[in-house]
Amino acid sequence: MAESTATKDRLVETARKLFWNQGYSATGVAQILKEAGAKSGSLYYFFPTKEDLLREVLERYKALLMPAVMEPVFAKITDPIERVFGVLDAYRRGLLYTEFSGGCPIGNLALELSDAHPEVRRLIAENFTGWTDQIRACLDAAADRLPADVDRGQLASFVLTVMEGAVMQCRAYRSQEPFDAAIAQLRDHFDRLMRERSRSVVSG
Amino acid sequence: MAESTATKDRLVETARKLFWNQGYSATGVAQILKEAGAKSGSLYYFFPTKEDLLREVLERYKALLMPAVMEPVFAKITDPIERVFGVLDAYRRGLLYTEFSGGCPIGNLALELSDAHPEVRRLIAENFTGWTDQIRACLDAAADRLPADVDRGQLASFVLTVMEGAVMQCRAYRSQEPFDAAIAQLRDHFDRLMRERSRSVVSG
DNA sequence: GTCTATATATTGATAGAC
DNA sequence: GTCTATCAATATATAGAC
Repeated sequence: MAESTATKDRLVETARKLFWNQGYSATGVAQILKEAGAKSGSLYYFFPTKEDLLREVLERYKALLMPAVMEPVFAKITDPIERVFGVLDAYRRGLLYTEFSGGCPIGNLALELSDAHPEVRRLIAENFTGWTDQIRACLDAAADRLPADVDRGQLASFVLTVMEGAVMQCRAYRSQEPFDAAIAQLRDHFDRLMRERSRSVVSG
Repeated sequence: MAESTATKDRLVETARKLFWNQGYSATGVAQILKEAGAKSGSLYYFFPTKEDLLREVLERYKALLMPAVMEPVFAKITDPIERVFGVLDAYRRGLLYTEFSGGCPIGNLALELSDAHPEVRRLIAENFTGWTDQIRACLDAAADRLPADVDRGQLASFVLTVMEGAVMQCRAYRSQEPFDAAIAQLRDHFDRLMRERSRSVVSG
């Protein structure tokens, strides 16, 4: 029973990495089994189909959001606006560390699979929502520095949009320049939003 | 000879649509042949491998950029800034028309294949560059309405970043809301840039 | 729960007639 | 250039012993 959980975990973790690096369709069950050091009997004991394994991987990503993505940044940065840019910088460093093969695993799967399987699409959307909820919370914590009429939910969605689009271009160009360009523009946008706020406080 | 060109074109066009809807790995050669009404002997007469066919598809996208993407927008809109948002709106309408399965075919392939094949990656990057070059030209044409110190190449890259990231979220949520949110924020950013310029002209 | 062995379908690609 | 027939490899998945 203890060993079986270890095997299941190893299968999910191996599949997670391979789906990330190669995509879902391009990753064969045989490769997952080989790299996880397991046999097909074990995999199909836990997961009736390859797609069930994918769903478990997407559940794992939901569980990893706070401990692996947000909390390491939040532990080092307290200012809520800087937390947003700290999260973005973590993705930037991930790109550099993986020589532009990394990026965002959810984004990859979103474009590959959003049409195919409804349940999978729902889990991808839930991963996005978990991410933007955290960004949204940062923006709410900095509400007094932003114009009162800013739609913070919309702005949080925009932050994810910018991150995903920037990662995509960096992978195509194998360069961090598109990311740096995107962050520079997003930072400029935030600066202008916060400048307006400080003006309206003075004049109001 | 005339017929052979027709067959080749049909194969490329069929592959283009299938790669767009299903991805490269998920599309089998057999399906391409069936929907193009051709046999494997024809396909492998023109293309030694499936990847050669993909490269031809990416060349076709480069050829389609002006007639299929830019010119229809430019024909209706003359203001350079509005041309930028007109191009973005065309993608938005494409998403709605395809019920969120459409989006940007290059973006899909970028995340699926940028790591795998160097030649393919280069062609994807060239497609991105062709797109941003057109946006860049619009921004240059409106240079007198933007702050003098704005990096217009960086801003053009940012426009693509926003488009691609927005399309991705729309497909995951099957909703146009993330796109509308992104455009609202980008429009706000442009408005603030242009407002700064008009202030500096008055004060300078 | 994990193993071996295997089923069945499909993959990308080839050979050779026409 | 296009056809038919087919290859070898790989795909996901299953059966049944242990």
